[in-house]
Amino acid sequence: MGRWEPNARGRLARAALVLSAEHGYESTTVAEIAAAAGVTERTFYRHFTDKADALFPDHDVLLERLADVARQAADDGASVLDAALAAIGDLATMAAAEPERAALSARVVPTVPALAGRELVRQRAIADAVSGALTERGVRAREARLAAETALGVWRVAVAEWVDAPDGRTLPEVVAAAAEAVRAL
Amino acid sequence: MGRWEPNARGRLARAALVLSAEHGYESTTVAEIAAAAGVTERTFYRHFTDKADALFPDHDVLLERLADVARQAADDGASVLDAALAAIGDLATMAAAEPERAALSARVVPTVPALAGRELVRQRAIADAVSGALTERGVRAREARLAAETALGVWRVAVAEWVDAPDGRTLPEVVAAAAEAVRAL
DNA sequence: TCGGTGATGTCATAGTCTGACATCACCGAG
DNA sequence: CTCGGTGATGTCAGACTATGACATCACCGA
Repeated sequence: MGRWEPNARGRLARAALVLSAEHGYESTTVAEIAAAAGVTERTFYRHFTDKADALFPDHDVLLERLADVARQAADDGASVLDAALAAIGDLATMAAAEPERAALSARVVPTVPALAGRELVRQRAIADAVSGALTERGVRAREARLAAETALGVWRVAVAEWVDAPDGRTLPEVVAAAAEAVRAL
Repeated sequence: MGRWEPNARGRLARAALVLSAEHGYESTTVAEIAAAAGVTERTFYRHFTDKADALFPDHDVLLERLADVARQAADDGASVLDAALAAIGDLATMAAAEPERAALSARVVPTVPALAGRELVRQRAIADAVSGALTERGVRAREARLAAETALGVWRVAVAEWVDAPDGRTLPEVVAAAAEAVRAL
């Protein structure tokens, strides 16, 4: 056992989300989050660039992973659109691994302008990562961007459906259905 | 002549943009902006909700105006897409009325994540306002949203072209050309 | 055994944003 | 003409965010 409890970062991210869902993002202070995680405020800022960052953890790792999935799909002979959709499917899989987190996040983020803005920036980063990966595999830039944008549209639609009508379907299922609908266009 | 110089709000917005373009958004303080405008820091916060707000002034007025344009175009018998494009054309016209501001803004905003996020939120608000206006005129929700999104896509493409290649064309001209290209699809 | 390393704590401080209260030119009622 | 209301601003205090500088100390390899 180390000098401190391990995984301070994970505890901080979780505390940030739980407290934000409970009392609202803006009225929970970084000091409270840090205290809930058993560390100092200063330590919070060693793990996250700012308060909002704690609600969007592992940004860079995520982008690299999605790019990998898109590249792999492209190598496996998937169409451009299907490769982009594969990346979004993987995004759904990751979200499904922490359904509670996904649900809380989907409920908290849209209600706070600062977080909504950050989510949109995140989505653009995902679009850039996926379209960049496809471009590496020889897809023309315009086509790659369109595929990425379309896949992201699928993501937005699916998430909206998933939170509005919790009919028991998992997020990956909803995403798959939405992806099927797009392919049918 | 009043007790204070008139139009403090305008002076603040201008100072915020000029100083941000000069020294960077994050390194210009609200105190500096207020001083440049000849008022107190507290007064700044009476005119704008936060620092970023000063770079996106008159948000609500803008939304109402764009909705009006879309409604008017719809009443004049324009197609759904053309009505949405009319609103975006009006947006370009307003930007062209202050070309210096538009150019500075286009240069500063994308480089600061917080501002980029806010710009994306603003664009979504515009999309909602325009599609809402069209819905009021009997357009089906899905069609209205698609038209608004398409028009906003035209805006993004046109702005990108305009800043990248300052070939002398005005923003409304570039927007008109992009709109024409979309209609041709 | 010992020095380096890495994660954390402590302290200080600039900057953001808000609430509460004070000021005072202007303006309309009488 | 005077007076009280109004609205925009100033002043002050304080909570909160974020960052730099330095201290601490368990762990780990030489």
